[in-house]
Amino acid sequence: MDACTARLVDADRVAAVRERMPSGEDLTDTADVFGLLSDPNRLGLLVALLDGELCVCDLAAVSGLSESAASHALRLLRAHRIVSARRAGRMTYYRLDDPHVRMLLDVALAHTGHTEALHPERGENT
Amino acid sequence: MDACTARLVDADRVAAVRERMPSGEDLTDTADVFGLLSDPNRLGLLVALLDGELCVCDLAAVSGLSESAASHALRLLRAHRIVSARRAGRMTYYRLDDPHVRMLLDVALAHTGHTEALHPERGENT
DNA sequence: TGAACATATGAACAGTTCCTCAGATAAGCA
DNA sequence: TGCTTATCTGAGGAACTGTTCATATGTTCA
Repeated sequence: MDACTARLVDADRVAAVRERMPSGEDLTDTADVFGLLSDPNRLGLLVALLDGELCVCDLAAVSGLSESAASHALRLLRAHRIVSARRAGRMTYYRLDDPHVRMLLDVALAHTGHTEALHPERGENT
Repeated sequence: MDACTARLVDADRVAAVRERMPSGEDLTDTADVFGLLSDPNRLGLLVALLDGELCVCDLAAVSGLSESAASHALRLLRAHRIVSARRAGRMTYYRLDDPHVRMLLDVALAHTGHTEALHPERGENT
């Protein structure tokens, strides 16, 4: 674990970078948010919600998930306050409720199609 | 799997959302990128690289990882063209080499400290 | 009230992730 | 050449993830 602790090459840069690094907690929080966006199904649900609220049933249909899977995913997103739920009769309408995540989605989606460089293992897409 | 396939509530909205949804492949690619940012250690490495290149040894020191763990993480990031490596003697200098990811990091980090709402399970941070 | 419906939940299992450990490679130097 | 250093790599295992299946909750309507 400490094989390198004392073996700094550019000690000044290391110190400077250490200064400006977010706390471990901030890093964990941020990684956590990215983690919630890192599942294609969950991501699909969120993208579907960019326009406005939808019920579980329609969300499942749009994203190709089973209703159970959609419900589980939405539960997780709701636990992290990324979506919020509104009950209307026997249905529950979910909505994207986090401007921060919306911004990340916007940035990410603005670049779909330009991402080929990131995925050299594929290339069939002229 | 098809319990809801025919049970659409707002068929028009569903059709509209389906239209504007990215392809499954684009969703997978985007989720993949988020996935690479979803590990606190990997995220720390990338944040450390925002300033410029660093060798494995210094990266390990800054992020608190073993050199082996850092190398594994960097290998993964390099395989996805998020970082690139430059060999100088026996050292390897890594640099953040993906403007798209840099942008995501900027957006995400700009909001650290405002993310409390996302993580209601913690609250010690006045 | 009871049947049908929309959603939520828990358990369990398969697949994945990320670490450590041990050893391999490769470069610099006496 | 052989020793040291910096990084890489593969194997193995513990922990986590996301799905499905079965069932529970709660709402509407006859």
